Amino acid sequence: MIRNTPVTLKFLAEKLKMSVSTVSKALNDYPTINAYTKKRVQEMARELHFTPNKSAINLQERKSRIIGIILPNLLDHFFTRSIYGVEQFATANGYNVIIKQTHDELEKEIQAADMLLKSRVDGLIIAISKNTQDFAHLGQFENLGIPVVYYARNPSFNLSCHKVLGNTFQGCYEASRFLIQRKHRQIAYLGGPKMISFTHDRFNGYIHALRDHDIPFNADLVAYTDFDQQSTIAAIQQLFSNTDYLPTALVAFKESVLFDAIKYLRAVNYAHLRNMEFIGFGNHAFISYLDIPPVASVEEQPEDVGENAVKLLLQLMNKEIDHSEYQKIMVDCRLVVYE
Amino acid sequence: MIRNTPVTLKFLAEKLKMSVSTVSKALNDYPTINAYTKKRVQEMARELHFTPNKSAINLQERKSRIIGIILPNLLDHFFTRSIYGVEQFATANGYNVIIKQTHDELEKEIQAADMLLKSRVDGLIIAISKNTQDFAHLGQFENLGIPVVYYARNPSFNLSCHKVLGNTFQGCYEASRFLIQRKHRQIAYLGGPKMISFTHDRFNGYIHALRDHDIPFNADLVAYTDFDQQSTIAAIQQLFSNTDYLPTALVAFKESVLFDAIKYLRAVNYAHLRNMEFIGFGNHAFISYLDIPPVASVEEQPEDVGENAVKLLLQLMNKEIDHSEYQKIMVDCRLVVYE
DNA sequence: GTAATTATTTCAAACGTTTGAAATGGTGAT
DNA sequence: ATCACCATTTCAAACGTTTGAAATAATTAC
Repeated sequence: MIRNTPVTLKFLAEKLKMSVSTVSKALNDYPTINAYTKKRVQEMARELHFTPNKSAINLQERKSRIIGIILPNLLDHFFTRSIYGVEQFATANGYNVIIKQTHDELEKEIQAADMLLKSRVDGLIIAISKNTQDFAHLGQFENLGIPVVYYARNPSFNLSCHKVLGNTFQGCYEASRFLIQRKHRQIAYLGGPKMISFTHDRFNGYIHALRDHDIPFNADLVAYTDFDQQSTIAAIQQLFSNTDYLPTALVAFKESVLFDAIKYLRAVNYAHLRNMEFIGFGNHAFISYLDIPPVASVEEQPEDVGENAVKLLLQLMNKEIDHSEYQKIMVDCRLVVYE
Repeated sequence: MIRNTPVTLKFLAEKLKMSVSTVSKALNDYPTINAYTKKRVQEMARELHFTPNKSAINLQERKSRIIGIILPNLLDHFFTRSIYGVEQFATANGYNVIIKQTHDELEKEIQAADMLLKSRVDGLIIAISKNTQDFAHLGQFENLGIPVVYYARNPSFNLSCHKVLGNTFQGCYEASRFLIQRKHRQIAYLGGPKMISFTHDRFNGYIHALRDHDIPFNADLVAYTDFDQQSTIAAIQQLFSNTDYLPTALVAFKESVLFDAIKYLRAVNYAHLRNMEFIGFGNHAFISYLDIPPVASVEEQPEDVGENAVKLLLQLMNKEIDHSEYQKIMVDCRLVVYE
């Protein structure tokens, strides 16, 4: 049976023979409403399955109770896991989340931003796409007083903004130190695209770990990939080109890259591969299925990153933090050692 | 600069010295509005970055333009990919999507359903959690005339409902036939939990393929796992217990299960493993990194499943299909052969 | 030049809620 | 009996749209 008349405050008011405002106030537990009245109203509301109309409330309160989140894609484990934290924390605070994927295309990012703006989200969390240099489409939000939190990816140049990022320097430092403590002296660093700021942060973590343990830096042990298989192979070839100074260990920017590296080495130099040790970023669930697994992984705790982004956003939305006091939150990584 | 007075129809109307309704109708391209007036209004709207207030429209239209989707989790590749289809198609039709995860807990499913009901979603897409037997929390939607589409997971008993499912019978038939055509005669079937209807559908696909190719069925070649590593190992041990009738090929319910199987066999019987051929469901990106990869995979086309679910939901919402004409849409699988 | 017709604009109510101000009813003090 | 003072309830406007009906302006017909 489909009910034809929706259960609204008005409907309840008629049933109870009182005014709409009394019903509203009773349900919102106003102190001026008589206790007995409240009880009657609340019982009737429960009985008739009254559900307040969000659109009406939102209109009245000039809010949408929706948080928008824009990210490159949902196939990448980091983002998927971060969504979990976002979802969880937002839900706990009465907010819904609308997710938009950009596939790292600026065009789609702009489109997504426009759509979320139209949806009048109360706040925006965004992991910018690889080639976002211009921030006009995000400036619109600020103009309307809608707070924006940048997360996961650091806007390249020094944009004044609120950020929640993984402490990728610390993560890479720990990974490198771990390999050093396992007596490696030729540790290679396989970085990501140079445009991404994390590439440099991680490189710095690597460098600092070497320096703190008096290991000379060797530029031959550093190479960069653009994530795709081809450029990863090229980088690995480069790292292994100096045969009398072969790396015995490798820190990779990302596990997907590390997997490609292992795959390539398995094919061309299995013997050496067996004696190497690897660490990547991601703590991917499938690591345990590799025949030659990494010794450890930098767990980036994406759920925490997501949760912190929402937490900050809520504070901004509730004006607990002033809009102009730009926040930068770093979520530490955790080194996970296998076996 | 933060604008204090929001740009509303009223604001535009005052600027243009005309009534609110003229502005509204001009923007909505009513035929009764003068062409020149329309132009003036539209220009002004663009200039002032007018964005219609969704809450107001939704209130007026008694709609939310939100589709809710409830699913077990976002870590499973199938669901993540299906979301992509959902997102895409919903966005293209002007709908936003709110995602809720249940982690296969009925409790959380109920909670999610309640929250979406409160959000007044216009429709619901759900992949029920493993142990959902009671559908009262979903019945609420039907009572309010909000269409529900069940997807990805088939409600166990014969609930009258709209469904969009992968054609898992066909997928498993093709996988089995493929192995048969590669001259295998001892093909094992590793099924999922018996509670899941797909387990039986896939089994039937397997059986039919055997039958159609005159291969005798051997019950020793069938085992079931509960997805966790332990029970997968137990199942594999069972399949390999009859040493004079060892399987030469294996069809696994799911690639995550297949990976566990390969891992175990790599440890205990590497020699035999090398000569075996495997197929699982999922076409997981990680497959190419395995030292002993499956020969093929059943690609379930999750994006299509998601898209079809939204498509059906939209038809129900627009009353293009009567609510009581229960639809069952099967999305065919595609066998992906590697190398 | 007036009436009839058509084109265009405006009015006003509605969607379902919130909330400060005003109204009502009752109690106790004088 | 009158007044002041609470406690409680109701009024009425507002949030920003949409839309059928009514009003007005412009055009055509005669």
